[in-house]
Amino acid sequence: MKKTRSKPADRARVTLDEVAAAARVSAITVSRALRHPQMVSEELRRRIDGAVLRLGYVPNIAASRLASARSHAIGILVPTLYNVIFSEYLQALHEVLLPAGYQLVVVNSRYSQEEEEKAVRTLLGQRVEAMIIVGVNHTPLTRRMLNRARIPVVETFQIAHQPIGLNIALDQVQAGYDATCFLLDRGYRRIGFLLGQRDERALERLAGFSKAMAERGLDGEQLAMSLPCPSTIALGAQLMASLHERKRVPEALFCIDDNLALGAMQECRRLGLKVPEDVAILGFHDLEFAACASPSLSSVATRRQELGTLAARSVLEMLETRAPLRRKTVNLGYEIRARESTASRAPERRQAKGGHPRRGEP
Amino acid sequence: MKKTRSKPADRARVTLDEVAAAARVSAITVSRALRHPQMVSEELRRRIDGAVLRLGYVPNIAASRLASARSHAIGILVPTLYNVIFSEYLQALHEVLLPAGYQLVVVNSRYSQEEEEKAVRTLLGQRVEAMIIVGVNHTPLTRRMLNRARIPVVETFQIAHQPIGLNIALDQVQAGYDATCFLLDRGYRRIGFLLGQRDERALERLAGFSKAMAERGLDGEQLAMSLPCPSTIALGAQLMASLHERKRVPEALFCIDDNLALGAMQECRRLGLKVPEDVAILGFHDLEFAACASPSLSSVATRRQELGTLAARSVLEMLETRAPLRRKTVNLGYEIRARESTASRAPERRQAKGGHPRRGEP
DNA sequence: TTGAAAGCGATACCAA
DNA sequence: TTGGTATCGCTTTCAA
Repeated sequence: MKKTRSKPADRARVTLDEVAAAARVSAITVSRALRHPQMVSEELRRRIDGAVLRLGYVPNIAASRLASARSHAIGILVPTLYNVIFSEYLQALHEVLLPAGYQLVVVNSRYSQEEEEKAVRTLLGQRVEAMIIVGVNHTPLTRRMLNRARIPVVETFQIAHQPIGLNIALDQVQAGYDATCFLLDRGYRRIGFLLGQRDERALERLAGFSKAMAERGLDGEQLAMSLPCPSTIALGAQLMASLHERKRVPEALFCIDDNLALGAMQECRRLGLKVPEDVAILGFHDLEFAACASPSLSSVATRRQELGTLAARSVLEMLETRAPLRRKTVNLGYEIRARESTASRAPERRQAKGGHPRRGEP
Repeated sequence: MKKTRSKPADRARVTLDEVAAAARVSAITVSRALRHPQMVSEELRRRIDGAVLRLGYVPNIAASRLASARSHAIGILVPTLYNVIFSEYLQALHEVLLPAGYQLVVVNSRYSQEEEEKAVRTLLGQRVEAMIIVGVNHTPLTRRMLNRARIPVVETFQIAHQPIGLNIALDQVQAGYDATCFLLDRGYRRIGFLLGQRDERALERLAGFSKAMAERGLDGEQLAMSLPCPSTIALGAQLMASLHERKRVPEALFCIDDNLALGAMQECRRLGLKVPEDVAILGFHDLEFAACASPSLSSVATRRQELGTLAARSVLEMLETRAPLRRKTVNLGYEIRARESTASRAPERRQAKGGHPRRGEP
């Protein structure tokens, strides 16, 4: 055994060659025995398995990746791990991609395009075979790197005007617009908008809100209230308290997500404001607690899991067929779920379009 | 350029050699220019940087890892990504380890020791330089692999009786015990226990609960109620509803975490039960919404962030010094936060020990 | 400061 | 079915 470049931990690391020596076969046979057992005779397989166990052999993935030029890794980019939305989405990705033999490399861009750029560089350095990204706005360099990489790329959660590869999303602007119309239709006029950090998706929903308000001659921007924090129940309570202090409690509140909405509802109770009589509240995403809140929380249901499942399946397909995309964009839509927190204020003037189960068109 | 083993995507991949050729220097100089710029003259550095940009070079990490025998990766094992507790913890790990130049490889064991074993194998195959694991119960093979790997290992969240390496935790049994005593001291006798899946930490807290109840001659196990689901607000509501249906609503409820507690509180409101008059409710972890719930939720505050920060810092230290551990276990303790949801039932018989700010002893 | 040569540990290709 | 040998792309070692 030659050892020109011995490292301190050398003793601890067992290599394929050592296993091969112990089993009295060649290295390549050991490699095959581990990856395609049926290609190796039972006799040798037994000897090899024994040696592997005895020596405690663990294959070196770096070597394998280098030699095979395949990483079996898929890069996943999310803006934060601190939001259930993305946990559910990740879960779905896991469930499809792990059984297919891929490893996920999850990176958190912390809502920053610069961090995203660094992350993309790192992931490409790892030679990920595909990339699934939350969001559609990237730095020019990020776009260039992704285009150059010639790997399947899926952008999710927002409609991309210029998709890099495939785009699986819901129309956030339209959702914000429809949700606002839903409140307007129920007779609310002074409608506030609560949000935490102004990330891409929040801004799109806000744009939809402003558009709907503007169409009725109402000023939307004026009534938006935000703090640059993760949108949590506590933040919702805080924002509501702040509205109350400034005596600017509106007739209805459209919250950027159900966390803010629930926090706002809690604070209302504390302040002696009744929901929906004094303030109606509408959330977003229809998180698991919305239906069982008290009063139950109206919300816009989104399909995060399906989004993840579909993104993952598409990647697998693209990886297999290498065929050009049949379509660039898949619009998964959403659905407004009317519950107690937004009971109609005045007798309705128009039919509620069957509970507004509106879906973005595919 | 020889190409005995050409791969389809070959054209797309720029190598160090190609950059070197383009910059008219040797490969090793390019390598140095990228990793230790100050070791290369400014002239060459400029030429190299230009070539890198022009060719869109992205280093192949597998090759780098193989050649340097260093992965710069740290393995992180969590039971789920679906719980804020672990999101906060991960966030803390990120914040310490990324700036130190390490990459995190996060694997989700889904509360299964078998999946954990697979994950450990994968991580060791990636030659992670250290490992940070939630939990202390592993399969024998997992333990063996970890011991053999001769890398820093940190087990977190629970006290380990036989730590593999370092152990940073809070005493879950004691916390369950103390929390139960807190309720008993406030005059509650029929105390129920709500939990979701019976994972290691939940079972330890339950054990503490049972012990405290048994000491007063009360039967704890009898009053525990669980469903094998992630512990969410919705589950809390469901469990509470189920207690009510069976007419087994107790005087107080100790919930495995604040999610269940909040869900139970919501359901109480729906059922017309007053908190704390009809049922007192105590949560665990003191999540961000506990203090702003209405009524505010009593809880046992744990220090997840510090746990992560400390684990990460310890790993860095172990990686640097390679010195034997000065101590095997760090007990971070916890603190009971009494709020409205557990107001005293009867006039108190003993002093509440200053609000029970009890911390496990270090 | 720069470079030549020799691996790192696995797999692909081809031959036996 | 099994094995020999040439790589994969980068870094280490040593020398200039």
